[in-house]
Amino acid sequence: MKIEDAAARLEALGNPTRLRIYRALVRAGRAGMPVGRLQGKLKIPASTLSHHIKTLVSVDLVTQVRDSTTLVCHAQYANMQGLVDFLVEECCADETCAEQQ
Amino acid sequence: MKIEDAAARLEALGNPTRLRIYRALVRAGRAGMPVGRLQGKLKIPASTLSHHIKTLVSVDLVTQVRDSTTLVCHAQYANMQGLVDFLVEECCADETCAEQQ
DNA sequence: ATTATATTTCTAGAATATTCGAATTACAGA
DNA sequence: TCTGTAATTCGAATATTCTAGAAATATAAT
Repeated sequence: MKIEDAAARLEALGNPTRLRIYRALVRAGRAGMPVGRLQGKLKIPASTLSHHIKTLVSVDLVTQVRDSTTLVCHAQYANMQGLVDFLVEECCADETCAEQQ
Repeated sequence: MKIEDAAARLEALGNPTRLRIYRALVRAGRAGMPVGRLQGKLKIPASTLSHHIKTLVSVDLVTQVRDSTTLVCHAQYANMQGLVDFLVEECCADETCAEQQ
């Protein structure tokens, strides 16, 4: 992963509301969660929520699939895993990494 | 870790320049790296660099120790580890986590 | 066609972030 | 104490983000 892409994903997650959205979607599992249910859960205006979801979608951390009138959001686990891998490998949390590089 | 703290750290890392700064400090290892050497490496004005370092310090991802006239910056591995742990546990990258919660 | 529900896009104000030159502070050596 | 090096803080311009109401779009049921 390029450092700019990692930064973009970190920035997307670096907002308390968006981090809550993402966490809720992870907890929703494979089934995902409709925008409307996210709104009920997080108690934020629809337009604000839509704006934040768009940010998460733009960095591929979330995808949306329409089911008639509702849009179901899904966490993109693989891309989150890629981000975590980047942090561990490039900015690694383990103190010993300095010697490895 | 509280979700707000995690978001604050993610936000701090969610800027390409700051992510580069943090990565350089990780690679510098236990010895850390003076602000001046970071400036030479990243080629950004001193005031801009200082501003970004301050942001990283404010969320405890970096600490600074003065060595006479130079300020040596150190990556705070443990806190990065805490952030990664949060992502894995709360927003976990593993698809199977949904069933666990 | 009309109505209802779900969600997005438009719009705009307020708040915050980014950038960097200039001035300032911190420290040590002569 | 004067000088030089290191780094921060100040100040101000520019850009971006956040928020949310209002209007618009999408879909399906009647």
